[in-house]
Amino acid sequence: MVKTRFAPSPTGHLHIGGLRTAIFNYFFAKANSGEFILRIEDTDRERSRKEYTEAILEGLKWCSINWDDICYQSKRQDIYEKYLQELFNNGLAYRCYCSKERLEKLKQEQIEKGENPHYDGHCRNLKEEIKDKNFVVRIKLPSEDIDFKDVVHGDMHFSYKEFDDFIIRRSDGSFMYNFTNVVDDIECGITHVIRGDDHLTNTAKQIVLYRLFGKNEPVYAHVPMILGEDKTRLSKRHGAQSVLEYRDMGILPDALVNYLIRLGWSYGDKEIFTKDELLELFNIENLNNSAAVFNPEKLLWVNAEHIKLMSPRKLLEYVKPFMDKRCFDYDDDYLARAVETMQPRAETLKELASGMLFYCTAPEDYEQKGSKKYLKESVKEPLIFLLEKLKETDFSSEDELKKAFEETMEKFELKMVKIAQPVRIGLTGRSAAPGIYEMLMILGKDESVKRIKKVIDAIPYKTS
RNA sequence: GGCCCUAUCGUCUAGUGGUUAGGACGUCGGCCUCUCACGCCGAAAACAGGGGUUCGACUCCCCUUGGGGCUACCA
Repeated sequence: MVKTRFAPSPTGHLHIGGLRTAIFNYFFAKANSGEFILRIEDTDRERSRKEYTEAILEGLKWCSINWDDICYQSKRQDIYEKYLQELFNNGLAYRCYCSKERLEKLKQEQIEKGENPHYDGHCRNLKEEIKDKNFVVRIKLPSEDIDFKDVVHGDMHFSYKEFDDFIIRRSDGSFMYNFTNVVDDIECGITHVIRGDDHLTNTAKQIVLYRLFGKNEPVYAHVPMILGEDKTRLSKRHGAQSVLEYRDMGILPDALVNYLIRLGWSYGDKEIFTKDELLELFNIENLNNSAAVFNPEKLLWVNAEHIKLMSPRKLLEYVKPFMDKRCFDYDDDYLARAVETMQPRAETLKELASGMLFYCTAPEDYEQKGSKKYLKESVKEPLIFLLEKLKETDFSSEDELKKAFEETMEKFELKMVKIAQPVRIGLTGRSAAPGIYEMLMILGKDESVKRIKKVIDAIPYKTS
């Protein structure tokens, strides 16, 4: 069975790069009826924070990236000790008592000589344990080159000379990333490791560990990284990084997932994917192999597409956090109808929420530009006529509203725009809004009449 | 510096030796129209450079250049 994992370290918020890795792992597992595990890599006691773990879980939950199981490395110390013991028993690891000062000096000397910094194996063959002296544990790096196959990059080759007897356990007793990562993947039976290609070098080191343990490594897929607009690594200065920031911006989780998965992966010409489609279609064969630039504009477009795709009722739930409190005086049926008229007109939930506010509260003032252009004395009489006509209808169908408009147009020989725009301004305060009939239908007769009356009063009489 | 990855329109990408190099975002036109959107139609826009291999290279190989990553008692 396919088993994947997402292994973030809680040293910061969940950012979009991390989320993308989680997405790849999640959809690959699920598309293959496998399991997806979440593993919090909190072995760095200095930098790991509980609040970050919570933020990561919150971000994943928001995107519906559901894990089948979760574990924390900080609670698995005994397992690591067990595996370490195995290494000791087989003479594959050793205690190193070298001071940081000696190591630093060694490094400097090597650099001066033009060599690449390497641990010199000073403690490698020490026979005796030294009591009461701090030590780290290093592995005995085998003198064998490391070859492996990566799903996206093909055959990989590293010379063992590139590495040294790297540390797997710190002097404070905690274990290091490459070690815990491998032990946990072995313990959990991870079959596929999908992660950023910034880990390519780590993978070589980790494969050394697999060999030391006599285990076969999983299938690797190193996905290209996401870059900022200037093609440098994504960071604070590229704007929003945290997944939760996108939520607060009014991005739909399905849209973020859709956008992110298409960055580095494609499925023919298809751009918009629902979660169900991804659950079925995602594969690692179509993974791309070069870094991609994050493009906020396309994200917005994808978001708009998902807004249009969603049922008004479901969308309403996502819009609610952005809605003005005055809207909560209305029931969901009413609000869902209002949302529906805004669906083709919003790129974000925030925009949608502000665009539908007029359904819940009458405009306090009228947009200046539109008023000047459309609220002219010449339409005052036609509007009064229209109002009377509207009063005679019961607002039960768009057709009868249309009839009232048509009669007005005919009688005064006016184009639709001449009367629709003043009405629109009266209804919403703006000159850009949903269709006139749908707005009237939703607002209802009483409210519509009230607002139209008010806008008629706002039109000045000619000073004749 | 060393090692590794990488290179098609501004951006995301399709392409696996023979294509008018396709799609999408964005941009610019137009249509639709009660406004704004949506939608529809159309345009401009790319194979980093140089060598090979081959009858033939965007596709394969090498070099250069550019970009990214790793090189911690971080993950």
